[in-house]
Amino acid sequence: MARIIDKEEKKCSIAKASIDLFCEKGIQQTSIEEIAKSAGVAKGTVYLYFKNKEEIVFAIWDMIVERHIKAFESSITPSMSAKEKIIQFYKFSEFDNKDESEKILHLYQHFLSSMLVDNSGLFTAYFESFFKVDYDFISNCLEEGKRLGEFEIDDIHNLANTIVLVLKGAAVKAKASNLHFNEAQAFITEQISFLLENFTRNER
Amino acid sequence: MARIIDKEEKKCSIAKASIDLFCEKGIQQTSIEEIAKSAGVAKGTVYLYFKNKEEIVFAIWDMIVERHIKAFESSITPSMSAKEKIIQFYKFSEFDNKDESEKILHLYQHFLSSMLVDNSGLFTAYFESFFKVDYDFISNCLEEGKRLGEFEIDDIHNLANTIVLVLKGAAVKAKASNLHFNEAQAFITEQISFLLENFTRNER
Amino acid sequence: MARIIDKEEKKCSIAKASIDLFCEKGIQQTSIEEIAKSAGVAKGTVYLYFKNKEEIVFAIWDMIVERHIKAFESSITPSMSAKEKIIQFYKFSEFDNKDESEKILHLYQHFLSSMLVDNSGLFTAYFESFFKVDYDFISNCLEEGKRLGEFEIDDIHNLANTIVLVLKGAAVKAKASNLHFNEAQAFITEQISFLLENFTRNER
Amino acid sequence: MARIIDKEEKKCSIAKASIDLFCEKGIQQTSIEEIAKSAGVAKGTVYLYFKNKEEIVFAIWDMIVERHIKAFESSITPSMSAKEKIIQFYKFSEFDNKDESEKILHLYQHFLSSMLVDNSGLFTAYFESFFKVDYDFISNCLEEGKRLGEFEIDDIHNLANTIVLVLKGAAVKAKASNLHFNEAQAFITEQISFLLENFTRNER
DNA sequence: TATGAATGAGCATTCATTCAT
DNA sequence: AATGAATGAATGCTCATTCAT
Repeated sequence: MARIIDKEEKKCSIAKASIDLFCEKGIQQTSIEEIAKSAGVAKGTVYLYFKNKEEIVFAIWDMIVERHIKAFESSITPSMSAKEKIIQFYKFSEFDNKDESEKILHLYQHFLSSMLVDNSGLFTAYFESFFKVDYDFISNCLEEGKRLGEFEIDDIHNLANTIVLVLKGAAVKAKASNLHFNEAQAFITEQISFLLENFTRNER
Repeated sequence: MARIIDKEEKKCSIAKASIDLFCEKGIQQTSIEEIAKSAGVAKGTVYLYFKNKEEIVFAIWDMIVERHIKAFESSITPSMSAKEKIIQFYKFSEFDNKDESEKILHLYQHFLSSMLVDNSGLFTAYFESFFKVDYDFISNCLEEGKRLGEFEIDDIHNLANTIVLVLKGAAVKAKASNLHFNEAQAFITEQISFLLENFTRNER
Repeated sequence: MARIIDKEEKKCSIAKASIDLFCEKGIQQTSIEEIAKSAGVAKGTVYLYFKNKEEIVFAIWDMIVERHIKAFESSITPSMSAKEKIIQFYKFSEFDNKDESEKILHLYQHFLSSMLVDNSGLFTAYFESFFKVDYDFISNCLEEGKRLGEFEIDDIHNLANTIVLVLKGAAVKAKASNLHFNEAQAFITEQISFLLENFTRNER
Repeated sequence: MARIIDKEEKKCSIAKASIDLFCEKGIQQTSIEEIAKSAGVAKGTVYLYFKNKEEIVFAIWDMIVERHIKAFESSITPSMSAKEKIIQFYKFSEFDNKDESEKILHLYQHFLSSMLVDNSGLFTAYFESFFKVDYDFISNCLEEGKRLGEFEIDDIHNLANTIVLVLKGAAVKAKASNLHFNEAQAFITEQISFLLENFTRNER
């Protein structure tokens, strides 16, 4: 039992050692040798814990998502409106410094890039599930907002889709327009606000 | 007297020969040697017409965009509404067969992927200008639609941005969800319709 | 007849266009294309006048040597001693500016380098004849100096050889120690003076 | 536990495998692939032991120099005069067969050639230190000879320089005149004898 | 004579992965 | 479990030379 925990810990430590490298140099450009060196293990050891480079990426992303969810959950209060919750979700409050958030944005772009040329289906499958998490979260929020009278909206499905697409598009735009994380984040907030405005009940 | 050839034609023929390869294997994964073989020329000849691999990609994309614009322009009529024009723009009527449209979707995804990990700035710069063309087209349409009373809208800027982002996001989703071109296209049409609906004057 | 002169002139103009390129980038690193461009002719035209790159180098070197001989001959006077003549020979008075002399030193080093790895025998043969010119000049000077009582020397052959070797060695040293032309030139003068001193009659 | 190998030995074996190739084809003209094949390892393995091609050349030369020094030291006796020592130094007694000495002469010429067109400064730096070793050895010998009354000489510096230059010049002449190793060696001996003669005390 | 389009061999270096120890 | 030595495939680009016009 203890063994298993050790194994999981080591796996995690290798994954963590890769994050900075992936962010700075890109996934493609980071070699297993560098990862091993950075994690303080031998090259062969990396392969004891991960079948290949992709698996490391997924492990990292799992860690990032988990952290994001936790940070989000501890940042919301019952009194927040659905709109506020959605916007809070994309505030990425888990990043406490500019450098780190910048890095994760780059990592996300690299991740996206790998997915777009993925032939193995690994990235694609991973990404779709990830897509779905976003969609589910947003449509649940909208549903709740509708139930509680915040929104007046028929087509929750389409609106949730639009928001999800806007988010993906924003990551692309951030790269194309060389936006910093906080600029990209502000852009997303603006877009979501704009989108939700039309469906928000004017109750004054 | 030099050999008589049409340089532009030859350049075009090499570019065309690359398309299939890029679509099937990706830009990064396609070697110049393969391109040369596919175009029926020697490796060195490719470099007589293109300074490097990136230039081939841009030349291809220029060709595709030019064709798209022409097809669009000849497919619209003065009586079409702004909304109809926008939707028509993303119908990609220039593709007369399924295989070809599928190919171009893949190419676009590869292009996007290259841009997302671009360090040289070449892809990024190219893509941003491309981004702007879309934005300008949409905001012009919206402007015209507003002027002619089709739309009731204050914030054209934000709406145009949303539509552009949705389009980029749709290319990402198409890959993640393994959509065929026509599915992706239908998805885009649905999204745009949904978005414009809220701003369309109910004139009955 | 006129044709032949034209041909010789054109050949010369191509050779001249190469000098700067060879000096700046090295013989190996200069492409025929660059030479052609610099000479204002087409690539193929270069091959009408020179069988290959080596021939251009030889043509250049012939020009340089010819110029050197002329400059030397017009710089000596009947009253000069043999020692003065030898030193004058290696003053390279034909170079009126620092840049040019620096360039020729580099060219000489490149020439030497090509000779040292020459398999064809072209460079070697050329260089040996060049070696002989130096040897003959020096031994003639020494002979004359001996005849006129300037030198007291039995073994002219060995001394001439030593001087020639010192000159070749100086070109090597100039590269290894990163000497500028005037430093190398001063070094040569010092060495020759030192060598001849022992054989100079003390006639006061 | 890792495979047990003697890294130094393997490095040496790869270096040794390169010697013949460098001698026959030149340094520039020998590819890493050929070196690997000749050493019986894979191309990538070469890079486990050497950062680049230059390092192989330097490793080879270090081996040759070390061997030369050892052979020299075990070939001198306390009773030898300074002149005899210098001449012994350039006898290259470590070569027990003609082929090998011939090979090293070629290698030296190739090395010289690479240095003469070196842009990186690697060869130049290496060569200059090598130059200095020669100079120091000779000037020490002359110093000692002077102290012990063998030589009557004021300007040790210039004489040592001359001898060093003559040696470099001899390598150049050997190529230009297509001399075999033993001819070149005899030439050097003759030149050194001639040079030292003038400074040797006539103690009759 | 002159052109310049076409050729295609040639090459250093990186790196994911394997496997003997 | 861990190591790290070994592998060898893979690739963009240059350039001397040829030759059809």
